[in-house]
Amino acid sequence: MTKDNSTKIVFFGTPKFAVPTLQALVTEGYHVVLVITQPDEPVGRKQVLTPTPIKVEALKLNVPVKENLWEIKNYNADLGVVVAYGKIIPQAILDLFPLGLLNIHPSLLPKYRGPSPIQSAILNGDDETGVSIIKLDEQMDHGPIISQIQVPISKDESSPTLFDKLSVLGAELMIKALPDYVAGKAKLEPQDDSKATYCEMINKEDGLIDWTNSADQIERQIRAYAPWPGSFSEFDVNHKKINIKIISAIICDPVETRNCASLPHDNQSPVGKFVIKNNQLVVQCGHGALLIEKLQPEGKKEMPAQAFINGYLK
RNA sequence: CGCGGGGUAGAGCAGUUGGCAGCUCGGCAGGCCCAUAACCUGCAGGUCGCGGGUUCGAGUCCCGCCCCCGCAA
Repeated sequence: MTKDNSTKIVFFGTPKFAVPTLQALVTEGYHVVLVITQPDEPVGRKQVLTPTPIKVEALKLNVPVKENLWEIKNYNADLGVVVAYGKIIPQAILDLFPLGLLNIHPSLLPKYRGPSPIQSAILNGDDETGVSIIKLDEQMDHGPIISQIQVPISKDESSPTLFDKLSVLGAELMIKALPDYVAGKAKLEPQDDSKATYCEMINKEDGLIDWTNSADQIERQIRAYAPWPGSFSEFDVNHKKINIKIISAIICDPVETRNCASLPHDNQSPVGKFVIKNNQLVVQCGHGALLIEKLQPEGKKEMPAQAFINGYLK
C-alpha cells in the first residue's frame, strides 16, 4: 500500500458512524494531526454531559481534539476528511486545505443528498444503496465523486444494521481511495445534478404511524425509523389509551410464507386497532395487515407480541 | 435538582381501607383426540428491586439507595 505519511490530515466527525474511518486512518499510518468534533452535549434522561463518540476515540488514539474550527490554522493541514460532522463547514475553512476535503456520504450520490440517506433508502424500499466518497465543494453533497460502492438492502434490513455496514464500508473505501487521491491520480466524476434527489431531516412526528397506509409501507417505516424516532401509535387497551412503539412486524400477505399465511386478512377489521387472530397480534392497515412481532408500550421495555397479549389483552 | 411511568413465579400483568401472594402464557406430569398451537386434571416455580423505619402484622404506609422505561435529541 502506498502511503504518504507526510500528508497532514484533519478529521471532522461526530457520531458513532464516523468512528471506523478515524480508526482506519490512524491504523493505516496516516498522519491525523487534529480531530474536529461537536461540543459535549447533555445526553439521556439524566442529561449527563457526554463527549461525542469521535472525541472518545480520538483521545484513545492520542490525537488532539478541538471544537473550534479556527484551530485548524495552527496545524498546516493538507487534507480534510469529513464523516458525519453535523455542521456546514464555512468556505473560509475549506480554503485552508491545499488538497481539499473528502466526505463520506452513505448513499449512491447523486441520490439521497441530505441528512437521512440511510433511512430514506429503507423507507423507499430500495434494493440497494451504497457509500460515496466525494470532494467537498460549496454545495451540500454536491462535489465530484471519487469512489462509490453498492450495497444490497435485504428485506429485513433496519437502520441500525445498515448504519453499521455502511460505516465500515465507508472507512474501507476511504482507505482504498486515499493513496491515488493524495498522489493526484484520482478521477473526479462530477455528479449528474439532473438525477439528484434529496432527503430531509427526520422529526419525531415522522414516527407516527398512519394506519391508512399500506402494510408494505408501514413495515418499511418500522425498519427505517428504528431506533429513532421509532414507529408508534396510540392504541385503546382496556379502555385506556396508551402510546405503543412497534419494534418489528411482518406483512400479512398470503404470498408471504411464515406462519401468517393462513391468517384471514379480510380487509374488514378496523384500521389501526389490535386484533387477535389465531392467537397472534394483527393490525389492519389501509391495504393488507401487519402481524406484530415485538412492541413497546410507553414506560415499559420492549416485549414479544405474545407477552403483550398475555399481560394486557386477557 | 428537566417532566413522567415502573421493578410481584421463566415472560407479561393484577393485588381494594395494611390481614393466608393471584391471573394469563410458558415449563413439568397425566388425560382426551386421527391429530393439534385447542380442551380437561394435577404439579413445580416467589429473598414482592436493595436497606432501614412504623406496626401484633407491610407487596401495600414512611425515609434512603439501586435499576429499567416513556417524553425531552
